[in-house]
Amino acid sequence: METATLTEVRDGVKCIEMMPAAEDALYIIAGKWKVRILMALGMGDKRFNELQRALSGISARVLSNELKDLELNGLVTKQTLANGTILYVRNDYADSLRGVMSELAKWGLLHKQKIRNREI
Amino acid sequence: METATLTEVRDGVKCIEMMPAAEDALYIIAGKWKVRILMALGMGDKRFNELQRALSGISARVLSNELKDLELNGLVTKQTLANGTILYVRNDYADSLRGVMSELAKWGLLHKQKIRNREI
DNA sequence: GGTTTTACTAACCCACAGGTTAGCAGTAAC
DNA sequence: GTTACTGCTAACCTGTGGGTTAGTAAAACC
Repeated sequence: METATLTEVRDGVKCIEMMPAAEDALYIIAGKWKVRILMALGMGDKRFNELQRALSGISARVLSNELKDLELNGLVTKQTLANGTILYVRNDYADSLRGVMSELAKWGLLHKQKIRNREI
Repeated sequence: METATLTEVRDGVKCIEMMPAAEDALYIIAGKWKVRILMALGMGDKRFNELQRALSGISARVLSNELKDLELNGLVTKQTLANGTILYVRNDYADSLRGVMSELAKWGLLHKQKIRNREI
């Protein structure tokens, strides 16, 4: 795959190609819980109720829905162990989001600092 | 500012610090139009109606709201020229989102390819 | 002087993300 | 045998992101 360089981001042609791709990516990880779930699972595979406790505030219904979405998009794998225990596992594909997450986090920190310094 | 390295993303401690930051960032650029507007402005400063035509499908009301959000968050600057023309300008701070946009676009392309290849 | 364009705002509507509460079949603990 | 936990789903509610239509004051065009 071709990778876009930073300078190309302001370049018109590349820009037009990138727009829908960036939107697609956003569409998949946007929402109140997606990132939190991936991050929680990044710290170890978890059972449904473990996950619910880790993400204080999420309801069973919503967690169930979000997990289904993430599974559909291939970011989370549902494993049923021999003893019947169900595990939600953050898989390799979710790891491919590292770059995105790291950039988001970096920018988020920058932004918070800007606000703290009353630059906005 | 400290920058998080990729390997740190799966590391528990860093992970916890990064979670809210990534969410903050997402919160600001999520939504149907934010990215499109920034990209459109990235290709040159624009007047209100120019922008509306460039983003086919957006209503005046929504565009007005989105621009206010972006202005509030410091990503877009509203300039009134001497002759009264109003220009919306993508500023330096919006450029600091380059890394995020580029990673999003890269991952979006990867994801589309995965779907095209029926890997999901 | 009439029409068109600019830069919006007001009033209203609706789908849906997300929340609340309740319940339920299966398993484990005591 | 009953209590508690697991892994959900059903029914229902609400807020809001976003859409539609209409209108308006001011400037620009013809």
